[in-house]
Order: sequence, then C-alpha cells, then structure tokens
Amino acid sequence: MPPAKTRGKRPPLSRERVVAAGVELADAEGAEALSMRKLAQSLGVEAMSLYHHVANKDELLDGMVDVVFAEVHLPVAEGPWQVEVRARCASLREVLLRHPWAVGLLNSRRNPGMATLVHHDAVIGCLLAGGFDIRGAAQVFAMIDAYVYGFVVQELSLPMENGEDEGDLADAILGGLPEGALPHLVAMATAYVTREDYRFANEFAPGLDLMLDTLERQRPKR
Amino acid sequence: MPPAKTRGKRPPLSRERVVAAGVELADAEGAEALSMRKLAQSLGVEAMSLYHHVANKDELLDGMVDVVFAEVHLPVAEGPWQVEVRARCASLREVLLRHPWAVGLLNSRRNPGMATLVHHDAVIGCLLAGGFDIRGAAQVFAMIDAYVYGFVVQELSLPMENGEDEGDLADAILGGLPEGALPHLVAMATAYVTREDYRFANEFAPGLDLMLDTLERQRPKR
DNA sequence: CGATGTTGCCTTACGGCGTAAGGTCAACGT
DNA sequence: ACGTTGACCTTACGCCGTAAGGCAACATCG
Repeated sequence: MPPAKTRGKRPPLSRERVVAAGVELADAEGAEALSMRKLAQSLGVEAMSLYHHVANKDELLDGMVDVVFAEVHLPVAEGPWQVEVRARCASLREVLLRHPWAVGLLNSRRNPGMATLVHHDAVIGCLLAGGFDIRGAAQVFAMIDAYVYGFVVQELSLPMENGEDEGDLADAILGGLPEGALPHLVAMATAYVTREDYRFANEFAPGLDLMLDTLERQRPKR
Repeated sequence: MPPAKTRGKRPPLSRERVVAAGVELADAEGAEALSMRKLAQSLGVEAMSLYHHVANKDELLDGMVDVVFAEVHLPVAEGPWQVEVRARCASLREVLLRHPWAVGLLNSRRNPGMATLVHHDAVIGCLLAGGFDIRGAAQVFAMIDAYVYGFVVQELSLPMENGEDEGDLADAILGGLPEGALPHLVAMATAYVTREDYRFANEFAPGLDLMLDTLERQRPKR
C-alpha cells in the first residue's frame, strides 16, 4: 500500500475520490456537463488516469448512484411502518432534489452498489415487519417509489419554483393560440401564476400520507 | 409549395418526416443511438440537411416527445372521471412502453408541443368535469402522473420480464455476500425468481384503481 | 428567353466526447 | 543495484453536434 503521497504533491486518486468528485461536478454543472476530461481536470489530473480507478464512465455513474442511495435515510423495522417509510420517502425526495442528475439514473442502472442493496433491504424489511407479506411488500414498495420518483421528476421540471415563472408559461401557452383554445390548461396556468401561496412542493407530504393510509387500510390483517 | 419531388428521386424532407424518422430510430436502437448522422443516414441524406427542418437536436427531441403524446388516448369529459382517467393512464403506459426512450424526456423538455398541450388540457378538463376544483385537479393530475411515470420507469428497469431473469439477479445479489446479509432482499429476489406467475406489470391496474378510488373518496363533494 | 432569388441538400471543418494502446518515471522489495 | 510495479501521462481513433458556406435545380418575373 502506498504511503498516501506520490511525489509530495497532491494526495493520490482512489475510486472513492473519483466518484465523489463526479457527484460534486454533476451537482455543480449538471449531468450532461460531466465528462471524463472535466472530471479529471477538477482533480488536477489527465482524463486517462481516471481509468485506473473506474473501468469506464458507466461504472463511474454506478458509483455515483450508490453514493446517492447512501445518503438516504435507512428505515428501521420498529413501530408503525408508515412512520419509517414516510421518513425515508421524505429523505429520498430531499436527496434527489439535492442531486437532480441522479433521478434519470437511479432506475436505469444495472449493477447496483452495496449501499443501494442495503437500502432496498431495509425498506423491504420495514414493510415485512409492518405486516405485509413479500408480495404485498413488493407492491407497496413499487407504488411508493413510483410516487416519489414521479413527484420529484415533475418537481424538477417545474419552471424554477423561485423566480421567472409567469413569463415562461404565458409565452408558451398564450403564444398564438386561437383565442378560446385549451381553456382548462389556461385556467390552471393562470391559477398557478396568480396564487403565489400555492407551491407544488407542499403537495408531496399530503399525497404520500394519503397513499400510505390507503395501503395500510388495504393491508391484510393477520 | 414544391411539387413533392426534388429531382425525381426521393420525396423531399420535412419537419414531420424528420421527427417521425427520429421516433422510429429511437424505438429501434434506443435513445443513446439517436445521432443526427444516423438519423440522416436512415433518411438517405447527409446530417446537415436535417438542420433545414429542425433548429437543433433539442428541437428534434421536443418534436419526438410531442409525437408520443399525440399517441396517448385523449380523455373525454363525460361520465365518471375515473373511467376516462383510467383509460388514459393505461394508454399512457402502453405508449411509454412502446417508446421507452421517451420516459426520460417527457418531463425534462421545455417547449411542449401542441399535442402535449392538448393532451394536458383534456386531462384537466376531465378532472374539472368530474367535480374537482382547479387546485384539486392539479393535485390529482400530479399524483396520477407520478404513479404512471414511476411505475413505467421501474417496469423498464426490470431485468427483461421475458427471458433471462434468474441468472442476472442471482449473480448481482449472491455475488460474495457475507452469508446471511440482506435477508429481506434475498427473500424477495428468490420469491420473484421462483414465482413464475407473478408479473410486475399485473400490479399496474390494481394500484391505479386503488389510487383513483381513494382520490374520488377524498374529493370534496359539492 | 435570361436574370434573379429561393430552396434543398451537400462539403468541409471545429472542438469535444469516451477510451484503446502504449509510454514514463518514482517508489518499492529484494 | 536492479528489476518490478503501479500511478499517471501522451497520443490517437472514431464518434458526436453543428457553424459556415457552396452549389445545382427550381419559381418567378422582366
């Protein structure tokens, strides 16, 4: 094992440092700006050096996704399952909003990392402890994650909850419509624009609770 | 307007033909294989010629997304809202499974096309006719689409419902685990593998119905 | 008829991408 | 002292999106 320095200059690279720098760069510049060359540059190194620590860019992305999952709250299998599942869903949403590039990657990756596997195991364990059988747990897991992913995707595609909202929507919709066309869409758009107090993000928790309560009510009681 | 032929050879390009060829190519080869050069080649043309019909690749993708939305069943605002919404959700799922490349694009596009706007307007109109106010319709719309998108994303990321399922999962999970680790995940994986009759896809409709019923029950009766 | 745009496609070129192949050179075990 | 190792670099290839400009066939008008 090398003594943690190559010539006296910078600390040596490692798979962890490469992946962490990838997360940082994707956070800062977006997923499409993450190239091996830029990543290497941000580490003070040439592009090809990265390939001594990750096999290729796909493996880098796998590692980055695992870092993201490692940040999500691990549910514990005690007390009412809804409490822990709610906490982990809120955490998952926060993590995904912090790493928007990850949303499109999470479910498209093969080769899940250990943190991902541990996380999934914990969620399933929580549902089993909550009284679901395996099949029921699978369904609930699927529905819950569908909700969280879908919600975050829509949240991220909103025209920047802060700032220029009105102009964009008005332009896209009022741009040359035949006067009375798309009345419902226009009504909703104007309602969005005028009602400053309405924030889409506020609908996450109520919707999730509604879903959790319904699932608990559906749960076959033993 | 030109007489539909340039010299006697092929029919001339058009924005529609370019976008349609893009959809076709993405369907056949996947989103990452869609390049301007290959698209041009599939049309018997050079890459730069495409830029006389679409401004850039982003606009091409916008057009392709609009084509996808145009394929989705338009709900009508008659009868119980759940019936029409259920039909449009089933249709949306089918369309997305037919065009898997579209899932990652749908909500990330700016500049929605006319078919997209018309579709959204119809869904909102259906919910308003069903008795929701604008705010409620927005919430229901968000929840429903979160469910459909999230479900399809997971469905697409499954290890090919048809064919080699077992080997992949078993390899990824059993690959060097410390014997008793991740028990719940292993249990679910083996349950998936052994139970041939269980198909994730079959859970779409029940989950959707559960959600629609719950939303109808929550709807403020006038 | 010829001159004059206009249209529809092509040629060339630039900078950036992922990565295959192989080189360099300091640090280490012997 | 010396061969080995391994971290990092250099070069190069074939892709990509697309800016700039060319050119031949047509529509229009004198």
